[in-house]
Amino acid sequence: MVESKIELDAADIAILRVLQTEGRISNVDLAKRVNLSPPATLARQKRLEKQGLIDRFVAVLNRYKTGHDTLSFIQLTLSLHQHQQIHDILDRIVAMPEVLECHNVTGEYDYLLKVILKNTQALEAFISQKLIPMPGIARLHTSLVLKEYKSSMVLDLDEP
Amino acid sequence: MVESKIELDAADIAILRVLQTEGRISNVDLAKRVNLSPPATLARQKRLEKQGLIDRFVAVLNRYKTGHDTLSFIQLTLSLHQHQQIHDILDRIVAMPEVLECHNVTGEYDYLLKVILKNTQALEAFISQKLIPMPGIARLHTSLVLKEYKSSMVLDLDEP
DNA sequence: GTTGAAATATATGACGT
DNA sequence: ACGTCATATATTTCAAC
Repeated sequence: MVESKIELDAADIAILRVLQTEGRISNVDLAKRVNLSPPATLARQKRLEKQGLIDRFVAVLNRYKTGHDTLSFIQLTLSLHQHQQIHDILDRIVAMPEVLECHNVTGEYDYLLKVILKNTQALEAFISQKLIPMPGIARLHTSLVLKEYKSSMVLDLDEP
Repeated sequence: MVESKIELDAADIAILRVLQTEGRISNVDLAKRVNLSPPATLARQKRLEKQGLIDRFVAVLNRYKTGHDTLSFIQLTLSLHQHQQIHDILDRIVAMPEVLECHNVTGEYDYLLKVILKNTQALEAFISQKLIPMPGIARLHTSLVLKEYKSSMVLDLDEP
C-alpha cells in the first residue's frame, strides 16, 4: 500500500507545528496557540491521528545521560541475491535494538544503518559478533559520529 | 560542558521505556504499567525531566502523508580550514528546515546530513541552490533512500 | 466553529507506613 | 521512598446557538 499526501489547511498545519515540538501540550493551551476553540482543536487533532498524519507521541531521551555515547553510521552491501535471503537478513537487522534506522540507499553501498551503543567497545562487539557473522554481508564501512550538530524529526510544513 | 550518564534504577527504566513509545500516556496509566503508585510515578517522571534525561515530548508525523516523499543522506567535505568559517557554514546548514540531522563523522567525507524534501525536484533545487553556492563545499555525495526499513529514536535501556 | 456548563479524569498535597 | 486517601484542578465532552 502506497501512502499518499493528505491535504491540510492552515489550522491543521498550525496544530502539527506545535505538536511536533510540544507533544504534551494540553488541548486548551494548544487551542490558544492556534486561535481556535478547544472543541474545534480537539476534533482536528483526533482527526489528524485517525488519518495517520500523527503517527505517535514519544518522549525523546538525552542519549548521553542514558550512557549511549557512541553514535555511528554503518554502510553495508549484501552479497545474497535471493529476495528471501535479503528479506531475512533485513528482518534480523531491523529487530536489533541497537539499530535505530535502516535504509536501502543508492550509491556505493546498498544499506545505511544508524546504530547507537554505549561506547566504542560495544560498537566493536556489535560489528564483530552480530553483523559480521550474518551470511551475505559482502562489504561494511563504519563512520563514527564525532559531533552531533543537529538531530530532529520535525518536518517542514508549508502553508496551503 | 560534557554531559554524563545518570544512574537509573529499575523503576526509572520502566518509566522511560513506556514513555519512549507512548509519550502521551496518563500518569495513572503509566503508574499501572510500572507497578507504582501515581504520586511516586509522577515524582519520578518530573525528576527525570528535570535531570534532562527526558529531553522533550514530540509528535511524530508520517512524512508520506505530509508529502515529504524524498529522504536522502548527503555527505560533505569542507575545504575551509579556519574554525570560524567552518562554524559559520555549519550554523547555516543546521538552520535549514530541510536538514533534520547534521553530524561530523569519520571516513571519506567529514559531514553527514539527513535531508527530507517533497520530491526529487526539490532535492535537486536544495543541492544546487542552497548547498553548492555555499563557500567551502569541496566534495558532495548524495544517497537517495529507496526504502526505509526502520526509523526510530528509542534507546535500548538495560537493567541496572 | 463557538460558547458555556457538566461530568469525568487528572494531578497533587497531606499523612501514615 | 512509597502507598492511600482526599482535595483541587484541568480536561474532555455535550448541548445550544
